Amino acid sequence: MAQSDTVDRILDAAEELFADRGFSETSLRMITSKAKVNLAAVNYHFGSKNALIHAVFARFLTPFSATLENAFNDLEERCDGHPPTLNQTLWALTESAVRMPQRNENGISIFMRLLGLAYTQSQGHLRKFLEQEYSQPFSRFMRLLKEATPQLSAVDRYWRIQFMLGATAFTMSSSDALRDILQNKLGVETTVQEIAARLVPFLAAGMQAQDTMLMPSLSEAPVA
Amino acid sequence: MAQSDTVDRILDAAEELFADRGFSETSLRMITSKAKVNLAAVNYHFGSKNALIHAVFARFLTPFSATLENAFNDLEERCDGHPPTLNQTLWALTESAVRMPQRNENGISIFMRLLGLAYTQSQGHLRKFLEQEYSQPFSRFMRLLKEATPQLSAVDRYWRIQFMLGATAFTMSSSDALRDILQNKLGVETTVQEIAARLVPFLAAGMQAQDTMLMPSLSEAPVA
DNA sequence: CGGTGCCTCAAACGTATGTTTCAAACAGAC
DNA sequence: GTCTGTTTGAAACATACGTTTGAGGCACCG
Repeated sequence: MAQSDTVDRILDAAEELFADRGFSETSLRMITSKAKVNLAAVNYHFGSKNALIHAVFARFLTPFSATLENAFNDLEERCDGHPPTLNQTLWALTESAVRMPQRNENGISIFMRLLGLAYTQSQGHLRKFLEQEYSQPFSRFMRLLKEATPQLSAVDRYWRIQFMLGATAFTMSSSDALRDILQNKLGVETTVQEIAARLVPFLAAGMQAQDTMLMPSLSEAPVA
Repeated sequence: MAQSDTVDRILDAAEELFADRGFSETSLRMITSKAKVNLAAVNYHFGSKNALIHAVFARFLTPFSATLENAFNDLEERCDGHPPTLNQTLWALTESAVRMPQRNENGISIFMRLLGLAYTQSQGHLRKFLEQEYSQPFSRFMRLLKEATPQLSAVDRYWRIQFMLGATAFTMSSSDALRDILQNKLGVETTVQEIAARLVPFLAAGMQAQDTMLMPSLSEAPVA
């Protein structure tokens, strides 16, 4: 076989199992037996379980962040001078994710699940790894968001970005299960692309909502 | 001391540790040593670690779902006949959560984190438990959402509800960390109530976004 | 053919986990 | 005080985990 088929088989199996069950809940023995590989191979090729987790992310994120940089370059070039709109920025990100070359038909959805888990599970080492390896495209995205929403205060913008991240990471992190439910309840098939097409308008509308609207005062309502 | 102080001390410690670190990452030994209680007490009083997790949720969710039912009753009564608006429905939920009697100052935020984790971590037993114990208020909330957004197709509404859940669960599930970051970066203090006050308009706007807007065709754009 | 580097394998190591055990301490009733 | 049922305590149990070990295989080069 190719020069290290084992490495890829481990990465494939790990990616899928991590996405299904989380990091702590996935043991090396599950991974190696799914990959049909010896247990010791993980520590031989990657050094540790944490390093394997990093490798799973790097395999996707490194080409993705390159694609994303290009998309942002194109976008800013097309807009020469004035800042891209919120919709343009969100679509640049979405398209970059959706059109990444994929190893299999569920590539994006699996990876979205992993990104959601990375944010949610406490895994300190992972957050540190992602921050120091991929801070550049992330900061650039944040800058574009800021320029696209000059009407928001810094605090409002901060929280709305968190809400966007949440809606995205959460939806994608359980999108297989959600798709199944949808298919059972409504008999509709849904692709990741279609979910993204529904998500982006939702995010854009939320991001641009009028300032804190009619909010019933918490203090004067009767206690239950 | 009271008739089983041990039980409450275990629940308090477990609640906090689970929220901080997740379920699998929190061992019974951490819980019992934080609660200053013997290790065997957990299995004596609760039967198993999973049952302890259920008890942590039940302690909050049972009174909360009663409060929520009352809030929905009040709301529908006030609206006699016509369905409550989206904003009213979201606020009824938010207020019920925010004004629940709390054991300590971080009560809600801790519990929101737990709910987020419940959805995110795979923990099949937990999802099953929550579904069969608290399906009634959940279904009612879904019905209210449906009546408040008659303009949406069933599929659109389904996905937008997922986006709302995601933004909420995700934000709340890391809200302490986010609050810390915000304080460091912008020097602003934020309470759960204030986060909710920012979240609801975001959700309402996203929920009522105009139908799928200008979406650059995925097929004609240049490949990166 | 002999040797050198890379890789695989089965087995074991040490540690941490959830759970069980059983004796001791305790509280309340008679 | 003595008995009874409930709760606590220290210790052990079995199991699963991540990691390490060292012998063996296999390909390549001289």
